[in-house]
Amino acid sequence: MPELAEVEYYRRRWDAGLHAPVTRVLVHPKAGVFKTTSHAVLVRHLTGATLLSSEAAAKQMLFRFAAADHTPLWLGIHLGMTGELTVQPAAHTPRKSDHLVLVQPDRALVFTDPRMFGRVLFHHGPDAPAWWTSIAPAVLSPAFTPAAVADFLRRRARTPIKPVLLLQERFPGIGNWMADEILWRAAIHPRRPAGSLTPAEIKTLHRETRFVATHALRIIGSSTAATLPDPPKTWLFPHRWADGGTCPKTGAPLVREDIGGRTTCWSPARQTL
DNA sequence: TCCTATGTTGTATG
DNA sequence: ACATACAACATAGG
Repeated sequence: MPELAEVEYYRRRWDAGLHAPVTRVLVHPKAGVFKTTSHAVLVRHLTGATLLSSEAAAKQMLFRFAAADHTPLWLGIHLGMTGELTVQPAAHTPRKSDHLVLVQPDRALVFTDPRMFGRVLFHHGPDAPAWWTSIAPAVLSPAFTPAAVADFLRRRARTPIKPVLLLQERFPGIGNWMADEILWRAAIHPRRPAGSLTPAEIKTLHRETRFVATHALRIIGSSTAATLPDPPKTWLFPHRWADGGTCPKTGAPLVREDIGGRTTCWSPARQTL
């Protein structure tokens, strides 16, 4: 489920464990989410460590810990397609899809991911690891300019705009539903070759990317609700999944097709080739 | 049974 | 080297 705003929503759940020590670390015996991380190293370093702070960038999360000997520890989590962070009672027994459980005196911080497309990354030492520092500048940062978008689209000129919006090197945090939402608001057909967008359309695309990111973070990312909130009915989001959905701007039927390997939803009444 | 799923990466080809 | 397209990863739910 997780794109930019959902990642932020899940990150904040683990705020419950800030400033508390980790008394036990449970890792799934054959979890595929520890792709480049050794279970033993993770358990050895995190046991006895204290959670200091966390941040989200794009679709990644960083949890900073201090080891018992004060060594800075960096725990990275990517939720993949089906990952979630939850908070459970301290006595929590790991379920089938619970890959990492950080037990604290009053709770357990759990990373669960049935489909195992997620990732756990780990680093110890004073300097931030490359997997964190090399994330592209956020779409809400000053570095995300119309000119930067124009450059990027020029290099991907023959590719349909939809899959281009999913490329994390320029649109960090944008995923399938946000990409469709942006194109729908910008009134751009998802099959338009990236190189065919006019300067005015690129400006609009840039503006709507920021709009969707800003409001998704406000509605979803800032929420403390027990379940993930949905964007309002005035957005494409609530109408895009089921057959027979209609465009909230025009009332016309929506269309769904595979573009670049992902199901894409658009409103033919607003978005034409 | 078959199809779908809010993601990324490796590989083949141009 | 770069751009492009697509299979593969693994599982649950309709």
